Amino acid sequence: MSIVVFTEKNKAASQIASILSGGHFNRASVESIPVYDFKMNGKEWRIMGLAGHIMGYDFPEQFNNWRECDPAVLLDTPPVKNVTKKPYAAAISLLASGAEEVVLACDFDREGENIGFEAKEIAERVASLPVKRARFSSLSASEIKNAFSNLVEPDYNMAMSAEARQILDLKMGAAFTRFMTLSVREKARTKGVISIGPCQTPTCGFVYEREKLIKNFKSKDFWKIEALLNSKGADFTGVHRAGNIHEKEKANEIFARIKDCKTGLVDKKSVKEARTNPPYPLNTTEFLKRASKFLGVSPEEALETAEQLYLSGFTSYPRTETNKYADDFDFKSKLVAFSSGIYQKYALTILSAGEITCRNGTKDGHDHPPIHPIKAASKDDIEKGVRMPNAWKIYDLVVRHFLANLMESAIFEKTRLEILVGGEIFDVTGSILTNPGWLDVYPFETKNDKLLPLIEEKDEVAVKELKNTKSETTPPKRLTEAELLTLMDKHGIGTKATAPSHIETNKKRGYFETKGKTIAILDTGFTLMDTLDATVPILVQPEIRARIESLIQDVEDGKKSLESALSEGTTLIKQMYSQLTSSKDAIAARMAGTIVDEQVATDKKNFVGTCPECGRMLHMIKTEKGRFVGCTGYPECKNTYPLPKAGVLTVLRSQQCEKGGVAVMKVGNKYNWAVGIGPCFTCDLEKKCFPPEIVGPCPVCDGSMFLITTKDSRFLGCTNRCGHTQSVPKSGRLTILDRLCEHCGWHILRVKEQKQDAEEFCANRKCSGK
DNA sequence: GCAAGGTC
Repeated sequence: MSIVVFTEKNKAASQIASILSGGHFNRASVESIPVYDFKMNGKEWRIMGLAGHIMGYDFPEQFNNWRECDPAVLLDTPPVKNVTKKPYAAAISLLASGAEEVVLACDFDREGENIGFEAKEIAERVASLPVKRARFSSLSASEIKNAFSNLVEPDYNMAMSAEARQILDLKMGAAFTRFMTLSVREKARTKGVISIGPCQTPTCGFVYEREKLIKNFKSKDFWKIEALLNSKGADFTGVHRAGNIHEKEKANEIFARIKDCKTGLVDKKSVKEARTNPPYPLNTTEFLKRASKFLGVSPEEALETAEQLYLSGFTSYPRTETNKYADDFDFKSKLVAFSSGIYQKYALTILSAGEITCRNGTKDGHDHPPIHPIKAASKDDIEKGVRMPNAWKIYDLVVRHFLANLMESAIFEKTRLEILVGGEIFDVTGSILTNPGWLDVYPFETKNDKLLPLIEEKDEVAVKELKNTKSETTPPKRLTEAELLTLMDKHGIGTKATAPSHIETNKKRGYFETKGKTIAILDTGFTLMDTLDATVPILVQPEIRARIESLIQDVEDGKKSLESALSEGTTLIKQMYSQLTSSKDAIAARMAGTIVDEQVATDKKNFVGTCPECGRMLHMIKTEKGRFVGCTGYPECKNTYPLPKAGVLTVLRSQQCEKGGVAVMKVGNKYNWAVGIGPCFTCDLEKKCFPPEIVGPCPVCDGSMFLITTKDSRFLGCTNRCGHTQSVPKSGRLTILDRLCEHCGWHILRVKEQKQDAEEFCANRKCSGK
């Protein structure tokens, strides 16, 4: 008879076997699953790793046909639990039948307790035997030994709280998803699924809320008074103390008082030292945010890459909440490993400083240490070991973060000047990085110097120019994936390991997409959120997760039984469900309009926009007589719009017509056409919608030079049509950069010829810098 | 075919 131990995963099983046996154990195989055997205190021990959950809930067979089952019925149907990983169940039965005792040694959290109970349930089917629990927060030798010499009772409440989560999530997800999918299919031909869930929906909700802010944003004018100052031959800029001034009269009044001033007086000067501390050690959430922000790698891909790096032994386990190192963490041997190769400089800096100090965070999930490198590797090693496109970049981030955490703070010297110009205060700031510290190893966060000439109080400075410039407030920016992860983390949506998958689900469903690092909501997602927001608002908000969380917390705390939590949760879901279904027709019609009809989807080029009459898709129709825009809902919807007779038509999907045209198209290379309105050149808003791409001031008149592209040529012309032109390179892809030439102030051009490196130069052929 | 949570 033996003592049988189940852990959450194989890695933990082998680790624990090694610790308890002092390294003297045998690796056996039961149903082709690794089992670690050894003897301790005269007893046989057998340790096996599970693979996370090995059981899962589903509805009974007869409820699985969507068409034949009213989704509402699911709310009153208890799901059943089945084994999803048969070999593990078989191995558990075999081990249990020869056991005198079972010890559950899964991770010390809700899901871990639940996974342990899955093994317990299977074991108890074949044998009646005592089941104990080993609780440990890390796989360190002392904790493991301590846990196994102080076994406790399994925590039934904790396991049942995870049970409640599983059942409520499934009921809600299945009922809502089926309802929405089936309702929409009555109105639009689609095989796609419109899914709703307690994590994915509020995740999309964050993106939707931001989109609304952007859509409803009304820009306001403001004025800013700036002074171009000069001292000892160096220019610098001061900003009037009033900052952004929202009343035009006030700005004009101030400006009138000072506009002829030629000198200013340094009234106050202060120099302060500012420190920027190194980042905390990496936990999963922080890692995913940084991979997205610094490397542009999606959370999903970053987690998968980190998993591969971990399995190949380059970095530590990537799923952890902890951002502090244990007291006995061995920094030294790792630093020694990095003291040759490309990180040498930094490793030696840390080692030579004497005592190694890390800057610890405050989160401790009692699970795994922060993500850190396990061994030093070259780019070549990584690329050979892990065949994923961003493996090296991710490894490099982990190493640099690890080193940065152990380095000194960065120190800046910040100078503030108050300069009086005509009695008005102008603020000037400058900063110099005096000691880069950790920033040296961390190129992802660049902090540029802002240099000032050496000036003292009571010095006089020259005023070269005073400007009173009008600007507009800009709408909020789209969320980045990093910001979305922050919001999810803050509101408890998903866990460290599942957050990327909820983002991925939303992308897969066509609710939003990523454009570079930012997230843009798509029609289907926006309409779904808008509909839910109007019918079941709680669903779009993080509150839905919080409600379920509080129910299951009560189960864990023993304040509620599993049964009463399930019944309360089901009541909540039923309320939401009836709110949703009460306006079924309206919802389905709105949603159907956003579904790209499969016929249209195969012919994406012809898809124009949404029909304002019925909400379905508009598409281009070509007949022998000509071409026009029609509705895919024809003959039910007879809405049409004319199109110009000649020219290649391209839908400008990024452009919106300010006057309510359904879409904007480019006609050949000639002009733009707003569908439902007509050619854009007849519209007084043309310049606003298609502002010329200005590269600099016209050297002849007071106009501006802008890029003119025709069918067979391109050149710079003047917005005043004064006749002045300049040439630009005729071939290659041309981009006007935001950066300005330091000699003449025109924009820099980038030209990229095929198979050649891009070249950058000043747009001004007559620039003094050449 | 539906959710979210483990891990491979």
